[in-house]
Amino acid sequence: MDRARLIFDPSSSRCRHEQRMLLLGGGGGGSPVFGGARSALAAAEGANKRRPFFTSPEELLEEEYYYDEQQPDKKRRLSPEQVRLLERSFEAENKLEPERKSELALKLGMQPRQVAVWFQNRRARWKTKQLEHDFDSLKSSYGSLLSDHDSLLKENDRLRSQVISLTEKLQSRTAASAAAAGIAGTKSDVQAAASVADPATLVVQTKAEDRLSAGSGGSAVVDGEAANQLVDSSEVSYREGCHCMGPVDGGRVQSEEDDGSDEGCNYYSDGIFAAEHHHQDEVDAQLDWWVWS
DNA sequence: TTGTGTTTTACGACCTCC
DNA sequence: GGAGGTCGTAAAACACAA
Repeated sequence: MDRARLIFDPSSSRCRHEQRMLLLGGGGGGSPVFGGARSALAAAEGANKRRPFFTSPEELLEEEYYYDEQQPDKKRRLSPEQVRLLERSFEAENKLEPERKSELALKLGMQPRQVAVWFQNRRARWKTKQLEHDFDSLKSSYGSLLSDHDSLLKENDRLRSQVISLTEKLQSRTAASAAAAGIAGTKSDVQAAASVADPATLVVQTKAEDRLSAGSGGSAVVDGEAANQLVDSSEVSYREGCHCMGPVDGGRVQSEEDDGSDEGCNYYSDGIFAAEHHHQDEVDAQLDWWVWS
């Protein structure tokens, strides 16, 4: 809304248009035209209506001289050559220092004000284009993120079902070894075999063995209580290792903050899977040793 | 030719910086 | 406070389909 124009809005639309040409210096939008309409209406409207923008008499004279050379009553576009030069200048620097403005105006036969306005409008157009471009690139990166997310979900499902099948395998081997121990084994054999039921325990035991074989700190003999503590604390760390992991429930790992949605980290973390893969062979070897030795 | 949508030129109001 | 910026807008110029 052009507020200033409302102030001077006359009764008829024609008068409004012509008065606008008079007040703002041209045929529509204050374009650089000072022509017949101006002089004719200046007499009709009186001298009390002054152009608000150009105040100095020198400027007015200069402008009138310039505009006398233009067609009087039309808002005219810049010539292709003018636009070309302006574009080139804009590419070099999209802000306009006063020196450059005067220089360009002189070179192009335009008013400095016109050059400034052209740059303002050009910046606005550039900004609009930039916004469109940014929107497009954000949209495409959102698309690729979405497909990444989908493939990660699929991979997650695959790994989860792998965990479930391995757990089942482990449990069946445990049952077999328990049965064998009930017939010929000792109580400690049964306990050892039973402890295999929990994969976390296996991981911990593997770690304990690593420590023992490496001789890194502690006694070479681990008594029962110490072993239990090791198992307990390690189980805690196993389950809390991933900050977003909760207790295992039927293959699904539930976070304390799990709201049932797929948002956030509700599944095994990469770290857990990495640890499991790392120890998988050792676990299998131990399993074989406990069950079949 | 005419109606309609888009682009270009220009402005006033307001904001920020020096 | 002035200069120069952005923002929102008007209106002419232009493009194009019906």
